[in-house]
Amino acid sequence: MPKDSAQSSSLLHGTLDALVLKTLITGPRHGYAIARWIEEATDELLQIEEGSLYPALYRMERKGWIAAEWGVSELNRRVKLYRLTPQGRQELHAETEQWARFASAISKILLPA
Amino acid sequence: MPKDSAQSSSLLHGTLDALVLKTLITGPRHGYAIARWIEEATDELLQIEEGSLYPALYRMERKGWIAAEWGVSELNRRVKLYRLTPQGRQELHAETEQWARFASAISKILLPA
DNA sequence: AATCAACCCCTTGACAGTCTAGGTATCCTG
DNA sequence: CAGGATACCTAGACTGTCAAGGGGTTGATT
Repeated sequence: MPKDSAQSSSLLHGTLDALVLKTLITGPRHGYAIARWIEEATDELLQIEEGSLYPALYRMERKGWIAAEWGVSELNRRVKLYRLTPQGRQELHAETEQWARFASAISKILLPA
Repeated sequence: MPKDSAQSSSLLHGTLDALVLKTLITGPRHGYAIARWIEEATDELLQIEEGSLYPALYRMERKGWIAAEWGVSELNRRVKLYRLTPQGRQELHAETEQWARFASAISKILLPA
């Protein structure tokens, strides 16, 4: 018996990259903190699974959107800090625009005034 | 040289089911017409690939959300007409609510006021 | 008569992104 | 010392989308 009272499964739908990039715009953060921040900012509506997050970070690093370096957290733990690159900033801008257009189109159909 | 001035690739993000269900709420329609309608309703922003549509229709038929029967189009062609089942209506309602919450959450992060 | 565009259905194979479910290790608190 | 939170990572499965093909019909143009 599944214990998920929520409707489960894939609530990200390809928006994770944009969310992460946006999270980094205020300054470098490490993976775990990025996940916690997004969850908190959406009142726990979005769950960031680590199995989605870390591959996404690696992906974006390879694409040059973010850059990583090892550092230390406020809690004195060894952490991998990610920061936005200029390309990442540009990508964020592009994906944000795309999201706006996409969400508007879907909403126009699904949620008629 | 690619002729796509658009940014291509996967603009559906798992919303196709809901879009199709919504399209059927005004009455039965056949696959081709469903695709054309969605594209037109979004000013061609969303492209419904047939390789996405027909598997989706089959998927939803198996789940009991829609039911199909052969008929004839206005242009006198043999068409497979899909209609919404009660479960489909229920599913549409659920997915619409989910979309509203999801879109709101993403937008809150990506498009701050 | 041949051709072409639009109409209409379908399948295969590849791919990308997410999830589940594990693993490792450190630090702090009870 | 046990347990929970912090922090990173990976393998495998799954799902939805796409590209790229296939088929056939109808109506208009050449």
